[in-house]
Amino acid sequence: MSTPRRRGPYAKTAAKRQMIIDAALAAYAEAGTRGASVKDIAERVGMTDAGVLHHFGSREALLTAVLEARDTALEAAYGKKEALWRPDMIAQNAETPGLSKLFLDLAAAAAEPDHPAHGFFAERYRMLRERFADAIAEGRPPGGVPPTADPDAAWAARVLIAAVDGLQLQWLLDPSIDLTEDTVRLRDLLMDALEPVPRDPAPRDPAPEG
Amino acid sequence: MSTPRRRGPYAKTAAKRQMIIDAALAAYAEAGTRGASVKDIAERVGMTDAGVLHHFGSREALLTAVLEARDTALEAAYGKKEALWRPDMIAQNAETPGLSKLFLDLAAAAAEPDHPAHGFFAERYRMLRERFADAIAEGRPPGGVPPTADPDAAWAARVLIAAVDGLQLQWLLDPSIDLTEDTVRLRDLLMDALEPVPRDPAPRDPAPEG
DNA sequence: GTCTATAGACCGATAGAC
DNA sequence: GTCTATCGGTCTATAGAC
Repeated sequence: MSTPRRRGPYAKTAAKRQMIIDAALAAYAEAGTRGASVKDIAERVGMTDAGVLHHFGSREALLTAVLEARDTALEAAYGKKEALWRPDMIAQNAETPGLSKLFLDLAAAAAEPDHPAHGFFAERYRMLRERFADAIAEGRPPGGVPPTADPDAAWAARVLIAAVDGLQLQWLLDPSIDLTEDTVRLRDLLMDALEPVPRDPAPRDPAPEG
Repeated sequence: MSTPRRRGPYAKTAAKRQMIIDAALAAYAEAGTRGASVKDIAERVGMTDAGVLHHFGSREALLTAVLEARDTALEAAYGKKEALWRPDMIAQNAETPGLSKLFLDLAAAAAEPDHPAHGFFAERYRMLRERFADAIAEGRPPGGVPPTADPDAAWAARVLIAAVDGLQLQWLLDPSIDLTEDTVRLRDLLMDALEPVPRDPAPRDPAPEG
């Protein structure tokens, strides 16, 4: 999966970028936003703050890269469709120490229309809603035929994604909450509600494409 | 409602505090976090930043006061139980221009355990969950007998509150989402799910305490 | 290409004068 | 109660060393 050495400078740069990304997440996990200034992150990899900014341009761009790297790693490990759907993935994504906090901070900031990460988050949620809606419309996790434009499934997708985010906030404020259990229960309720009588064979109607 | 003049200095201070609170919300609504520095807010009321901080101690305390004032005003206008329950209240609270953004920013920051507003938010959510759980357990909005410690109602309360918060984030990123409609639909689904067969008289079993 | 050193702008917070 | 002045800290931009 990893390509430790390619053409000279590139490999070095990519490795350094990854080191900085890891350091940023570690800083966030250990000390939160205030302990994750560019200077703090730079010290973890033995550089100056200006050196770090040479690779990412700005603090916000660096933090966005952390989230992008996380999404990419999850998709590579579990597949694009399943990565954000399975209960253990929901938990892993949420309970990685600093990640929930970083996500929440950055999402709040990016809600501003002219924030540099606004596009990243808007697109991420658009894509998430699409994938969730497809999976919900099919009635089961893995993907097959996309019955897009199902308004009920679209609603369920919005609500389920929203609940995952909101529960993360409550969990950060009160860690006694069981994030995964609450989420899975809602997912199951939504899927049942959208398929009221799935186990009724229904004698063949003259359906098109039947 | 208002007490324009009490004992000399007090009334003046309270009025000034309210002016600053209003200015802070207006600044947030018009220009977001970056346009709501202490200095920006101070200029709106014809003061310097130090003058504003004299009244609130810190920027975070000022912003927390904005949210507290909002909660207090809603409760005074609609009653404690109903204020956070009625669909139009959900919408009003969420769609007041800068309020959603301010709430999200501050909640994200306050998720840090040592943040000055951490206690305020932790307590606010504890109280919200309690009220929602009571209302859900009763099966209808206004309050009566609190059948507390109903784990199903507690779960529904967590999930509904989480969805409201998460939908606000999605709405900020994509204003085409109908916050109120999505929320009410989930509320109704949850209440139906927790009262599976409410209209079944069920001939009296020898239930304990029955 | 990679990184350091330096300097500027802004912010929140504090101390002391009026 | 409010202002001026100032401090420490953060992000950003630029010049230049390696």
